[in-house]
Amino acid sequence: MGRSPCCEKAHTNKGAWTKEEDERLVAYINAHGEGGWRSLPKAAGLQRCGKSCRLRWINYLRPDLKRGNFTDEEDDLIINLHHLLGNKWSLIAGKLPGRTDNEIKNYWNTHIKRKLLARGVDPKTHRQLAVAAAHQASSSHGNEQQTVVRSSCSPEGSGGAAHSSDDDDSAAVPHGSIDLNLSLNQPSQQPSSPPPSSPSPIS
DNA sequence: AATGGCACCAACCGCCGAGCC
DNA sequence: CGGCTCGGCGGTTGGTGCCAT
Repeated sequence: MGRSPCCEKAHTNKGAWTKEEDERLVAYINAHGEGGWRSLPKAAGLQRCGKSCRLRWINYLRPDLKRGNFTDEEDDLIINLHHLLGNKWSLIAGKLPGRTDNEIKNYWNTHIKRKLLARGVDPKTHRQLAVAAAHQASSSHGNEQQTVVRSSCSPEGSGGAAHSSDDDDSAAVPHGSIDLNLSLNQPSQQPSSPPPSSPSPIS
């Protein structure tokens, strides 16, 4: 509320980025590296909010972005990770090299949700919808078996939706011990392709 | 051929936590 | 130790394009 806006609202562009704005942003970051988002727009000569610049860079302009269709492998990985982590899109994105949290979030909301529903799986709880409904109807006890449906691969074994509003937390995964060895081709974060949260591609 | 509805992607908003002064 | 600033995250909205009727 009393929070100051991230930048002066006046004289800042909003909406879609123009090619010229993109070029300015990329040029500036190539020259100075990431960071200092608040002062970046002014320094780069952009009429944009710093947050907007950061978002544009991270979600669209970064050179290591993959973009394009998600593979079935990525699909499954996202489903599994979501099962473990809930809506922690940034964490999920960290396991998918070249993907951004925003992209994954969108993909989840458009494709995967639908896919799971088609399978009769509740995308929130990863349980069979029938069971979920029963759970809702008779929410007296929370000890029905964890009918957790996982897609083809199921590396984790320990069940329990990480985020579970209507879930009994007793069986929830202890976040601290989640084994996040799930990943596509990065056994453990190879330096060759830094995770999205890496400090800066240039320095 | 035109209109309406649906799906998808990009971007914005507000909140929270970490770090610094 | 407390307050302030900045960066980051998740949720939500708006705009555009495609498909069906």
